[in-house]
Amino acid sequence: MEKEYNSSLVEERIYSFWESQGFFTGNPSHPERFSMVLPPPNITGPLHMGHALPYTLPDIVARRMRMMGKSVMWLPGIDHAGIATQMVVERELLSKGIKREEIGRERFIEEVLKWKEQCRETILKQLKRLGCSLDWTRERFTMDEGLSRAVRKVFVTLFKEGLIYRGFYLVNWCPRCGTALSDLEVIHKETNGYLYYIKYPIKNEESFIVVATTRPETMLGDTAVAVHPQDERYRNFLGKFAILPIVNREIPIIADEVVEKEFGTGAVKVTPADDPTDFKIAERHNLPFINIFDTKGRLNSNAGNEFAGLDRYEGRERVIEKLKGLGLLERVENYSYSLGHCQRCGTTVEPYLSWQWFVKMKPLAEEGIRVVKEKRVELIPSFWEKTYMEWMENIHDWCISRQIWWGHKIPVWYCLKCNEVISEMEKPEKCPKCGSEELKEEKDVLDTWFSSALWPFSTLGWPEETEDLKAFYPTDLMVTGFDIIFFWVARMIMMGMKFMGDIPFRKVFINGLIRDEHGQKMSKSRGNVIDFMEMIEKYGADALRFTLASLAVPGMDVSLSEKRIAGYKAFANKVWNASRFVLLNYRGESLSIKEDELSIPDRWIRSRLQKAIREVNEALDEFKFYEASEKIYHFIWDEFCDWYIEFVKEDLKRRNISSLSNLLFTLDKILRLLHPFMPFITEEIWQKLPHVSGSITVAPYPLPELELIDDEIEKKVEKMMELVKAIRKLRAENLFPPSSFVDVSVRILNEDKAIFLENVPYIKNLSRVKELNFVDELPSVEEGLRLISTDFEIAVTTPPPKKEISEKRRKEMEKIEKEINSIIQKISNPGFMEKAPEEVREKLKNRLNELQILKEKLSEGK
RNA sequence: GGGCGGUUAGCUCAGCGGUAGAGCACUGGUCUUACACGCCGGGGGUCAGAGGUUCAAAUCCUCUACCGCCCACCA
Repeated sequence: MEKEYNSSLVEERIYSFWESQGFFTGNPSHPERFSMVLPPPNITGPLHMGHALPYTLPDIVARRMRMMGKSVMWLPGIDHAGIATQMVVERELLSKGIKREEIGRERFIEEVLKWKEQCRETILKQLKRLGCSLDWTRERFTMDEGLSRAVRKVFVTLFKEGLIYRGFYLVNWCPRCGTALSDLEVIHKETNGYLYYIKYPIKNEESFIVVATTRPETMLGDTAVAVHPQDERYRNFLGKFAILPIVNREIPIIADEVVEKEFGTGAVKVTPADDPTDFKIAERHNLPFINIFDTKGRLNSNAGNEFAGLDRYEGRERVIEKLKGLGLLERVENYSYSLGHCQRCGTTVEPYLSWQWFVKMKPLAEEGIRVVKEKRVELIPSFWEKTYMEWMENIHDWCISRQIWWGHKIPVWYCLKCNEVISEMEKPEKCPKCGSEELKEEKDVLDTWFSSALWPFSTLGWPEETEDLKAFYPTDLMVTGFDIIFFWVARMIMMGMKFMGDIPFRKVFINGLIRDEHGQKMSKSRGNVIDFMEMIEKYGADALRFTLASLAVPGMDVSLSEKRIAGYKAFANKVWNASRFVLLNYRGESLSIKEDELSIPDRWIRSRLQKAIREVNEALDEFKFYEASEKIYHFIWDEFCDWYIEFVKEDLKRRNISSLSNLLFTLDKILRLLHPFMPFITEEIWQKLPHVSGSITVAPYPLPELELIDDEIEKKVEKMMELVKAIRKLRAENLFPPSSFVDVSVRILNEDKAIFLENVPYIKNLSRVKELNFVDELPSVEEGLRLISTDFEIAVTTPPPKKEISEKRRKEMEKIEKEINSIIQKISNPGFMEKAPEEVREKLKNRLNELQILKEKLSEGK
């Protein structure tokens, strides 16, 4: 074994080995199954650090489950990511001087498919480098033929049930992407702008009604002015008409409840075709809808010849100028308001009146609410339930049509003769109503999340009743980010209930955002992005995985620093070297343990190991990855390496086979315990252990053997550790070099003298003591060479190399007195002795006793 | 306007009713034959603030202040 662990020489080779052995292939007929589906990454580019967390955590779970004897099926795949991918490819083509419109829909799709293949390869490679134990025999893509059939099946079914409908409504429209968006795809940002006060002359009168607006250009589409019905100021305006400036259209002054009296002037211009509130007012009052924009966000001919073709912002300038000229712009105020932006390209969205397809969500949401309320689907951490419920209970219909090219075509045809709308899985021959063969195909595609919502069952073969579907649905766990709870998690639950009649997953672990070392969001503009492949190359996938696990507190964001990753690379190296030590000391003996040959440290580490195993399993059962990783880390580094290996060196001098066996068996357990977190290095080392064969990926995961826990031994060893630490402390304080040996006298103060006497070789070895004398009376030495504990008193009798008078004693005394006082205060509280449990009282009393002895001894020493 | 998180050592975070913890950073010693990605020591916190509950509160309750996020049709 090399002196240093080099992950780059190991990881890729090991993954290929696993893959070739088929360890990750799920078996649907296995009696115990565990299944998950990977949240499919978008094919918009390579994976980034944001993926590393939700892909590492389920792998830890998957690997543990596999080691627990289950047949694990973790299904990988990628998402076509409609708008996002179309945008990326468009940009890519544009850099080569090619415009999407020039090459047409078909050729553009070809280009996207090429891109997809390239992207897929990168992503697959990255997932493998991360070590994800995915079932590659079941890889899927949201636009596969099978999944596309599922999409059509769902659409047609919902359409026939009336849960999908087509309507002419005001939707969020991105003028850059040229498509409708769902409410969720609109990001609201606080924006600094202006509030314009515009005077609308009253017909046949000399007076005005003043309206306030942030969008003066939309006045070109106004069809009313509204005031609150109870607003005294405007009572006698009701029923009159205003003359819309510039356009000179007569528009009614109406009363509607939604108008806020306090805002602006209390009178609001109504633009039904450009504002959701106005849209509803118009519906209530039968106002006309005048659409003044085109699909690019430019004013159209409805806005008047003077404005047609102008961009909305140019239009605004022009309208303001005109109003100024007419003397109708009363005033302008600074005003900050919330503006919607396209999630993908950041363009300000424009409400746009158009024909779109919608899913009626209320009926679907009912089941989605029920299964979470009943805890059939458990959100972890549970505080997300409230957010989920609130959204589900106030759910709006979902606009699912997109006017883009890349996506699942909506399976609808229109009869050109009788206008019948036909939705079928495949193109119909003729109109079922009038028999005409003149059918026009729907050009729109579906929202990418429509297919994502089906992912847990469409990937398993639905609508066919496949063996996989029966075996692996519902899945056991979903790990994903909070940012897609509404987009994805909620919709998967609703669709799962609707089409499978069952939940898509039993548990959803909601991970936080990956941030930089100062808790800042990672972004290219901040320049604080940590590249995850670079980290893998530099520190190894194991180190990265362990880092992520150690930071994964349910529901909390994760602040990642390169130093932390480097720290766990050191940990991997530590594991490597500890293993190297063990293997260096193994000389082919046949291993076995004779109980009576085991040393005290052997029995101690065995007991400690069981506790570590128990704690790690318990933490993992509760998805406390951080706790599990911390327990393993400290067990391996502090207890196994820093203490046990040092102890066992003594036993190895005597070639105690039971101790050697115990050492090897402990290492084996440690590697298996660690494997889900650090799969590569543990496999690499495990293969080198004697008496093992196969792969650690399918070796049993350690479970605690509680009968091996021995609290007595643990206490004993703790005492000898204390003595070792005391001697080390005196050595350090007196600047004895670590390589030197000292002589020490010890006076034991309690009855457990035997513990110390029995373990002299270990104590001497760990504290680098040459002569350890047990005495009844300590020889006189300089003050700094003595130390008193509750169990013993020691003196270093070797003269120190340098004189360094320790001022620490006084501080120590102060500390002790402070603690004594706090305990006395507690005990003298009458309520305490009465109400505190026996256990706590005993503990405090004992502690007080100890402290008082210490205090006495310490002051004696002065 | 509602709601949800957070505020603990210089930094990033655990702990969530019984004597303040980790990693990193800092600091003293050291290449003691697994490991200098190491070993052995050390320093460092009135747990955001104010009330309350309790024998006991970083931990439970109430309020306040800041930070972050989500939802919402005051144009």
